[in-house]
Amino acid sequence: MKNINILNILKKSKLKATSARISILEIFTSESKPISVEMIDQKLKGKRINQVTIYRTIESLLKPGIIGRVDLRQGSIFYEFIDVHDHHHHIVCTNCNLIEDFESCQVEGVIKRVLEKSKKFNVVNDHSFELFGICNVCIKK
Amino acid sequence: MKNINILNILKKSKLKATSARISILEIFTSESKPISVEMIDQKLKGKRINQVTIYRTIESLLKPGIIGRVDLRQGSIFYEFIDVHDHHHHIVCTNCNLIEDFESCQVEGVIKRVLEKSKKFNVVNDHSFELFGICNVCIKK
DNA sequence: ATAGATGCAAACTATTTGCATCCTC
DNA sequence: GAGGATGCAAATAGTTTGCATCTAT
Repeated sequence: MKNINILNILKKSKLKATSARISILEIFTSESKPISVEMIDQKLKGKRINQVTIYRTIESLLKPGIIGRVDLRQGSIFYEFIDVHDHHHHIVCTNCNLIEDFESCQVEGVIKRVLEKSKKFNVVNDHSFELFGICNVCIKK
Repeated sequence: MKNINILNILKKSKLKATSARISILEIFTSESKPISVEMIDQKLKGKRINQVTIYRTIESLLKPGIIGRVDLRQGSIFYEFIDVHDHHHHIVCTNCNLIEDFESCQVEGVIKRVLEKSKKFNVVNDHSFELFGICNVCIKK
């Protein structure tokens, strides 16, 4: 079931359904949080997939927008499967790295208004929007 | 004039007014765009300030919120002097790296609403919000 | 058959750390 | 004088590239 989806996704973007790519995309679709290259590497343990392949696969999935890039300010960059029906952003605890999602439909409105005012831009393809704070557990300490 | 300001800023945050720190903070206050370590290094040419010092100075300025961190998805991280009276974000051309500022007072409202809904967070100290698109010059090509 | 995908090794870039010395406060 | 700040060298982390080989279409 999930497998069929994955093959369709790759087909739509004209990406070859190689076993490495399928494995990596499976990880993305089964994961509900943003993940890093290192985390993917660990989840692939036993599948002998080179780290370079992970980087290249991520690039191939980023280009058609199958996954998106997230900067959570944690050293390495994170990536996340993009579900059109679940557009969200993240709030991150800068102490323990807890991540919580939040929805924000307002962003679309902001982008529209920014483009109306801007003299240099008429096209926006992507955006970052993350909040950084202290979670309720850490704040007690 | 500008120098007096800088010394005050450092004093308020209890940072020693060393010549390296003054030089670097001068660059930040005279710069209107986010800059990277490499760019600071170039602007310091002739002053024999070690790159490690730049990293450590940035950290010391980040902590009290004198400068802020910006991820423009350009390899290295950018930093920017924080002017309380000019809160803004950036729209970046993913083709030529042109940066334009935009104001967005709405962000405060979004944060407030997110915190009201969140069960895990009550405190937000910082946020990222950048737009990525294609500028009007690049789009014609 | 062929263009794209992968593995391996190596290069590169960004950033951090340890330690001795120096300089503000 | 004391503790923070700096320089230098070296280590570490993250990511990219070249090239030969492999594989999905």
